[in-house]
Amino acid sequence: MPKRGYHHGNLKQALVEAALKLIEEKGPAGFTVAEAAKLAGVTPAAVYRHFHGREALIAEVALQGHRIFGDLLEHAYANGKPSALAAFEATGRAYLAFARKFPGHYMAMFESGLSIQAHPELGAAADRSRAVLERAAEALSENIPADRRPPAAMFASHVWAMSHGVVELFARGAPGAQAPFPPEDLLEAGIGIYLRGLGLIKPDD
Amino acid sequence: MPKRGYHHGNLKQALVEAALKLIEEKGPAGFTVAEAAKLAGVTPAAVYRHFHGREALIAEVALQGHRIFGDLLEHAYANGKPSALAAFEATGRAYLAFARKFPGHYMAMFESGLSIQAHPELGAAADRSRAVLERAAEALSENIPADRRPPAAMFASHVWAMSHGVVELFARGAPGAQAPFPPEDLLEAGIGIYLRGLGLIKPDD
DNA sequence: TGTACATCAGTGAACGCGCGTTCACTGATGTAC
DNA sequence: TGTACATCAGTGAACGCGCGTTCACTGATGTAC
Repeated sequence: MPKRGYHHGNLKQALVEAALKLIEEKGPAGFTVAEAAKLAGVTPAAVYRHFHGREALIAEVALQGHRIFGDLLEHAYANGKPSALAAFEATGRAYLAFARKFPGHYMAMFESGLSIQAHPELGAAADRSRAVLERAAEALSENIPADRRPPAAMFASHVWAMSHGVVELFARGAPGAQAPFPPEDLLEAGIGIYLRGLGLIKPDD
Repeated sequence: MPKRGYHHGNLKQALVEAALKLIEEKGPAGFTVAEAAKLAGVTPAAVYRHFHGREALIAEVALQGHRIFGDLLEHAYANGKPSALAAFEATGRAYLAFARKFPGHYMAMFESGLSIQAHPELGAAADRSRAVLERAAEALSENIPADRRPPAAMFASHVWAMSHGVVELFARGAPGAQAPFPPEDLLEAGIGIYLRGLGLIKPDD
């Protein structure tokens, strides 16, 4: 608890964490600079020593989120190897795990409406995550007969889309009331069926 | 253009349409009562003759959206029959078509953070849409051997999730920069592969 | 080790703004006789 | 058909609030000699 009077020590990260907490609680739209500052035990003006403004703070949260997300996917992928199939499935699961474990980051990344143009670092960080997913898809696709092999980027997108959809629709208090199934099971089953459709899982397995 | 002086004529609906336009432009968070009133050519206070407040206006937009959405799904389903497969695929396509054609409604429904508890009519309207999807799934599932038939509600959820994910990630300016594929193609292919995985499309088709 | 000084990271007060909402009001419309 | 009156759907001014941001400032820290 190194709150040594006048100087905070590591205010920048403290503000990021305060923002994170607030975003979790009220969403990216409900988050305010003043509250984040208060939560970090500091005057609102102090925020401007470390960020250009409100949006820059949210962008930093999103950026850290993308980094964590990328790492998580990477580890999942690496641990899933050497089986391409297991590696691919692991990355799918990692998606949901991330959304669950880092809801604030997730919201800042996907629900804050940050413009990618205005924050190029974000785009770069997001590309990295996507690259992991695509690498996993690429490895998998070598098991598909070449003549009926869809582009790896395409089925990476499919898995990403289904994962995202499950998170948004069923893993939160969202619109469809409560989930009809545990989101993890739903996603697992969905990806399983999808992979069977690709001919990567035997029909009787 | 029945703008007859003092009395507006149909202000309620005019406000809904103004809200729609604003939500399309700046998202549900950027929408304000004052601007909607201005756009409808009316004083902010007039809004309160028709709605309890800001949230009630958004809720009305979302409600109308759910109705349109339900109708659209229903028509798609009916037109797709008698083939259960065609009907199911048609409802999937209708999802994306709705998101494209009614972006304001879509955002109000799925991205505004409206609490279902606070607006039970919304829950009911959403249930109706889901019911269509589940009916389509139910019909389809009769073609699957009973012993390996997943619950219809489950694969309705899968299709819903993938559709929603495609919309959020690839059909808007969203996080992953621009789409690697046209969203319609992406979704069509994704659902195709998924249905093959269910054994509903022959592997060589 | 001690002092002078530059730099840094905060404070505190203030700003202008636009928001959602309220209130007493008034002009327009519709109805009863 | 004409008048009196109730109801309705707007106005316009005002409110209190919290926001993001700025500014001149000051206390704390670190460095040079």
